[in-house]
Amino acid sequence: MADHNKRGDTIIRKLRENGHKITPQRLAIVKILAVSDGHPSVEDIYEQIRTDFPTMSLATVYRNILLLKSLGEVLELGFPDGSNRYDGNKPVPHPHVICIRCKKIVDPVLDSLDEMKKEVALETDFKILNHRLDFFGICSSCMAENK
Amino acid sequence: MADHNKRGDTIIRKLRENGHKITPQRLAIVKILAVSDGHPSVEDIYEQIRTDFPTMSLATVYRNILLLKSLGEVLELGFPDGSNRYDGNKPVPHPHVICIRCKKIVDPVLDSLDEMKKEVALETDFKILNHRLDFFGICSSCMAENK
DNA sequence: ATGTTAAGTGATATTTATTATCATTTAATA
DNA sequence: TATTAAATGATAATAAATATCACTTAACAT
Repeated sequence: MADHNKRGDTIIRKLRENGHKITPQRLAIVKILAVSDGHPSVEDIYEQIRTDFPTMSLATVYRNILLLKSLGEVLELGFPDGSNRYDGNKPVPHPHVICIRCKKIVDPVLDSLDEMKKEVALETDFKILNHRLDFFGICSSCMAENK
Repeated sequence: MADHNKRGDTIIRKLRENGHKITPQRLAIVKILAVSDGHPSVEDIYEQIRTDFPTMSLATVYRNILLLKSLGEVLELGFPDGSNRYDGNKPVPHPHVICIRCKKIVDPVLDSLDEMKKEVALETDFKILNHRLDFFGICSSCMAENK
C-alpha cells in the first residue's frame, strides 16, 4: 500500500526496540492511533477493527493502549463525562478544543501557553511537570447548522 | 456556633429556592463542600461525616453532589487517573495546580488566562463555553522534603 | 401541635468501564 | 521447523457511579 504512515512506523519501531511482538491486531490498533485525527475512543478502535478482524477482543484494545501509554506513544484524553479518547499522533500534552455538539477535537497552536506556564510556576512555586488544557465549546460548522 | 459559613448559606438558600429539603445529612455535606479548601473526594466527605452520622449512606453523598452539580453550586474536578474531587467553594471553572505527591490543589491567579481564551476563539473559530486548565507538578514543601 | 405528603435516605442491586485471569495461539529466534 | 515467551480471546473480577425501593422525615397546612 502506498500509505507511508511515518508516525505508525515510529511506534512500531519503539515496540520492537522494547521487545514486543508485532501481531496483526497490534498493527491494526497502532495504525488507527497513529493517524487518529479523530482522537478515537476504545470502542471506536474496537468497532473499526472488528470489521476486518471479527475475532478481535476488546481486551486486546485495552491492553495495547495500556502498553502504548507506558511507552509514551499514546496520550490519554480523559473527559469530564468520564469518557476517554486517545491521541497517538501527538502523544505529548497539548491544548485541545472540543465541540460539545459533534465531539470534534481540534489542536490549537497557542502562543500564550509558554507565558502561562511561567506564570503558574512563578505564582505557585510548584515545579510544573505536566498540564492539561481543554476548552469546550461549539465549532463553527455546528454553529452554522443552528439557523 | 460562631462559624458563619457564608458560602454554605448561599448553597442552602439555593437549595431552598429550588424546593429541596434541608436534611441533616445534606447540611453536613454542604458544610464540607462549602469550605473545601482541600477539594475533597466523595470518600473524603463520606468518611468525615460518618464519624458523626454512622448511619450515613455513601449513596447520599453521591446523590447530593449530583444535585449540587446540577444547581451549579459544586464543580467536579475529574483527574487523569479517573478520580474525582469537588469544589463547592468556587464552583466556576478555574485553573488548578495539583501536587502529584501530596495531592494538594492550589488555585492560581493567572492574568494570561483571558488572553489565552481570546487566542483560542480566534484561532479555532469556536464559541468557547467552558474550559479546564490543570497543571501537575510538585509543590515546594514536597520538593523540600527531597533532601 | 399534629397530620399529610412528596422528597430524601439507607441498603443494596445494577450498570458501565477497565483490569485480571487463564487456557490457547502465535511471532520471533535459533 | 521447533522452541518459547509473549499475545490473544473469552470471560471473570473489580471499582466507581447510578438506580431501585421500602422506609423515614422535613416542610407545610391545618
